[in-house]
Amino acid sequence: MAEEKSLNFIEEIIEADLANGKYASILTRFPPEPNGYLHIGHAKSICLNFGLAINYGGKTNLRFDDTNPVTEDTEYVDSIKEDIKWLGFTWANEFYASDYFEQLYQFAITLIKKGLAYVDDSSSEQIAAQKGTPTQPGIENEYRARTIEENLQLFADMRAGKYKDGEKVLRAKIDMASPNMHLRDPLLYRIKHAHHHRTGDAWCIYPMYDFAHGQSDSIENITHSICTLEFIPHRPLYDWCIEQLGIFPSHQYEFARLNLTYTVMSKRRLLQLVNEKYVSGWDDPRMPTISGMRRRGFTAWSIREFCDKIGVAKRENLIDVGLLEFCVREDLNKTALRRMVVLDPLKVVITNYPEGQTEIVTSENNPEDADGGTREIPFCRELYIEQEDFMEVPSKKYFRLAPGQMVRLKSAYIIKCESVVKDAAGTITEVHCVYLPESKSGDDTSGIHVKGTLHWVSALHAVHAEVRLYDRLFKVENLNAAEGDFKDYINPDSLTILPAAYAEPALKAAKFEERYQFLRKGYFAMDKESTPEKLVFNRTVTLRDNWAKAQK
RNA sequence: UGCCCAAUAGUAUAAUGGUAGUACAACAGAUUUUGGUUCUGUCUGUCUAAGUUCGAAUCUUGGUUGGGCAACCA
Repeated sequence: MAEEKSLNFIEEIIEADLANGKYASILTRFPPEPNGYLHIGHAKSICLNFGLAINYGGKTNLRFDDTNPVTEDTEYVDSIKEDIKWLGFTWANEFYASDYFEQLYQFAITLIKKGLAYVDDSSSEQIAAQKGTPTQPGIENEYRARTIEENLQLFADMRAGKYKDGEKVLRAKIDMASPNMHLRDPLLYRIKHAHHHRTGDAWCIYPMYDFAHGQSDSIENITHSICTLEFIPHRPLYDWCIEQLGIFPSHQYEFARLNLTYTVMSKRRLLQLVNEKYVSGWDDPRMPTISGMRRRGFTAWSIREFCDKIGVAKRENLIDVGLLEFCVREDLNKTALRRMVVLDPLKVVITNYPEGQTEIVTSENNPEDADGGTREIPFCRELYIEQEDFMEVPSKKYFRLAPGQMVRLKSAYIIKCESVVKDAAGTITEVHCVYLPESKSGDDTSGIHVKGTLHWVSALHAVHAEVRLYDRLFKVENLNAAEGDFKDYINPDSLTILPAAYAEPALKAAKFEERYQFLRKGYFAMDKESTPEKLVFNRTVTLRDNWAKAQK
């Protein structure tokens, strides 16, 4: 069977480069700035960069773009490395732009000597004003005419710490009238008397992104430098620096960043959610961060699969979060252990079952996995079922429990509702049923077929657990198109804590790395706050629910 | 009143001058001791106008629409 290979535009470029001998092998890089945690948008870039290298027999470097000491921190370095590893990727080298500071400084001197860079004493306001606007050309100032010798001396003095922050900058001398704003004498170096997370106080001048990124790519011999669309206008500058410096010609290619419905994807906004306590931290299970999703119970496979399914192109996109949910369900359906947990309990008394008697029923760990084995579940006279699985006055097509109606208790017996018990307020407190002894699972001679099967937990043996349910963090699909402050759209019901759900005893042995399907309620993972005394589970995602959908 | 990028179904993404396909979503049905899973089927699309061509989603030009470009951020 001939395989259909359809390539994205970057794969096409790489195949062409490899086919015509431009490169013998490829080298990509993932270049995060260590000033925040990685999110699902970064996962797209990670899967792309590492995936390309894997598919075409190349390598990928991890390079921290740490050129702005005031916002960067080793806490972020550590989390980024952990997230990439967890996603399942291995970098060839761990590099830092700060490793290249001396080299970059020499590159700057090269430009000065070629008359292509100058020290400017203007303030940031003056520089901005002199830049003009997209529709009006900028103007050249007096510092632009400085001699090479003077620039060399001034730049050395900048490095030596003779000036205060903002007093001077080094700029490229390109074209103040360029229709591309980035070519209007862009800043190369600025003075920052700040402590750097790796170089400490060795430097008081730091290169700007445009004078660090492309050169770092070149130093590492990166063949394909892949970034997002907003860097398209930087490409002429990227190429200009490499050409003027005469160094290895890395090439930049741009793809459209990921946008997801009902969430935000900028580090600035995510940081705000953390700092202003809208969420409990970067790894809050509602966050679209890798660490948040991991805590929520997402699997690395599901994230990789998602990134594969969304594709890579140059058009702005807004991906339905439903696709992410599909991917995680697809994985968890095959791997999650089935367990029964009643989230919103209603007591059921089996009036014809002997008091004090307990029997053990067995149930498969995973019907999708023939080798998954079984577990034992205690059954007795008093049980809990979900409130929503009983209706005193059933609606049409409701085939759960109702007076006179029969249902199967999963892996146990068929029961029939005989009566209800109510308190003074008229609220149902107990449902009384009879069971059919000949209907036991695996040994059913009753000949009765019921449409509904319910999950249940023995009241005598139930284990208490806290269950945390999550909904989307925002109420609107497209936060980028929403007017005003994005925080106005936060969903107040994004977290529901059920402090006292009833779980079957097997869950006492729950493990962090295992995933569970609480029958009919969704997929769950144990939270990091869980203890043997107090189990805590996060709902990763609900099951598909055609019944609930039909009710709307 | 500049420059750059993009436009295929509800959402994404293929088709690289020759049958518009796939996934998710939606809808209908079958199976089911999870209203889950699985299976089957259905619906919906080339922004627009002109041109090139035997033939255009694809090439050209104009238009329209969306996005980006001025931080001592990356």
